[in-house]
Amino acid sequence: MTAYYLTTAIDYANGDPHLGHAFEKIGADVIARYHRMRGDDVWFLIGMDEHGQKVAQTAADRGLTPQALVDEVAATFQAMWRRLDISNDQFIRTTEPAHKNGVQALIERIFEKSPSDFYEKSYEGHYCVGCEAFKQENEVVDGRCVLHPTRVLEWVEERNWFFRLSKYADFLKSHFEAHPDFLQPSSRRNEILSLINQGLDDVSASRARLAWGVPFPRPTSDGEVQTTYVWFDALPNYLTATGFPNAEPRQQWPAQLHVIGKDITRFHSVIWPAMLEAAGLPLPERIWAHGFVNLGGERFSKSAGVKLELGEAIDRFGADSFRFFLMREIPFDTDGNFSWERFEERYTSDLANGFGNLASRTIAMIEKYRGGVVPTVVRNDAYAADARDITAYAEAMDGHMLHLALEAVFRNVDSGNEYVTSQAPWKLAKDPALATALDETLATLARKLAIQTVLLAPYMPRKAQSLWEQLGGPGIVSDQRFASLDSLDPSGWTMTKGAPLFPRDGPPAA
RNA sequence: GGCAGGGUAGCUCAGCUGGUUAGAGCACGGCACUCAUAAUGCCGGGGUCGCGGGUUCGAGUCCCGCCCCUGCUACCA
Repeated sequence: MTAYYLTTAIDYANGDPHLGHAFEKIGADVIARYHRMRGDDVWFLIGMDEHGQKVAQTAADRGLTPQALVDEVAATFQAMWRRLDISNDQFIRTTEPAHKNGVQALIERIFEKSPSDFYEKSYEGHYCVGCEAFKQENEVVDGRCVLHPTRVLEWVEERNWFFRLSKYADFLKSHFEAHPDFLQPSSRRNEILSLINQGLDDVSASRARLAWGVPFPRPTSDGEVQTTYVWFDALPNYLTATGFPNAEPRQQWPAQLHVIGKDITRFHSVIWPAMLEAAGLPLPERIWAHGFVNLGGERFSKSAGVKLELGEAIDRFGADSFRFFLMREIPFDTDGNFSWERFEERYTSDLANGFGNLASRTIAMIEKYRGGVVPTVVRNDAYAADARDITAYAEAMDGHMLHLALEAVFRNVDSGNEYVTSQAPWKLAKDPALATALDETLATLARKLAIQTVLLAPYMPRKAQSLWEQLGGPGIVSDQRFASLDSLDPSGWTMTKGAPLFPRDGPPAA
């Protein structure tokens, strides 16, 4: 079996899960389920980034220890992922001892393999006591922090460990050229490439003032033990999750895919690969930077007030429909918009009237005209069209264009509904001489429906399984393999019509 | 400011190296059908292709200028 290790960004434990988090996890989950149904040996990692100043501050504000706070937040996130049927195999938290050990081991390994890559350097700048952070020039007005104008900024000098990122510009450049798929979509790739071409500055690897984090394994020359700065703490989670530095990892590094948001592309495609190269470790095969979900036309942001109650959204149409809507409506390579109006349109046209109704009418006719048993027939012209849709789906999936894969499925659904009208099985049923034509029509429809159910399984695992049972398919739907989908033959299956999968008035409350 | 990508029907978008009446889905209107979740199918209305010049027999598609939007331009994550 081909190993397929994929990850999402780990979420910062300083707030509740929101639409943006959900979009990324759902997208990655679709990819994970797709690969399982390709027969790959999938390991799907998600998790939380639990260190940093903001976490410590929020905990202090609430009178909690940082650990108590992140325990609570992590539980909230995990409950949300269970609710959305995210099929992660592992949930890593950066406060886990194994992760902290792994971070220190990685840093030590860089000291060992690339001895000159870490060095001490003094950093000086405007330090805002209110923010507890250094401020950039553009955040300083009249010598004061724009967020805390009542306080005077201090000019502070701090001695930190630095990582020689500048050294890796040429390495990264040639890696990007040798691996065109390393970072996608290409718009992100071009941006990062131009950034690398401008030359890279070194980055700090430790902080003196940061208390909540992983101790940097080597003290500075004056004996101070500092705290590992964010990229050397958070990014290695993908590696430490495999058991690093232990010899028997649960899942083999490198990852085949990092799914991330476009805002953290630079960290993942520049700093992280440089760190790995410095440590003499292989790079991830691919990085996919998805876009953002806007809400009602407005910019959705973690900090701004524009948000959507995830729990309510899921209640309204159910987890599967919510997953479907996001994947159908919002392109996975760029930004998209979420609106309830659009959700209702999609639900009604695609799910209730399109797919749901095709399932309903197909099963009803097979029950009515053939006692529920799918007739056995020879392949006809419809199969070639189905094969084209299956191919388009796979190509879109392999390119992580999840919205295009759904487009292919719904082309097939539409072709099914057109086929029913053109064949008019209710007319064929009236004339016993046309029994063979009716058999062929019903079998063709049954097969289309079965294929669609399999194709939709990564997106709507529960609905797909539920329909698979109505179709009388063997085993569970996720046991089906895409490679053999074209030869799927539902002849002889016994179909049983159940309640509408996607009721037109929306699902019953709850 | 620099670099990159966009501005095409109410909405989301497709239109490859320039070529007959500019396309799709959804939404909207009419007709047909009845297996189905009053679902489906067919037909149709609807666009100064951001603005202004230019090249060409011919430009949404090329060139120049302008307007607007988005992303990147490195230490919150």
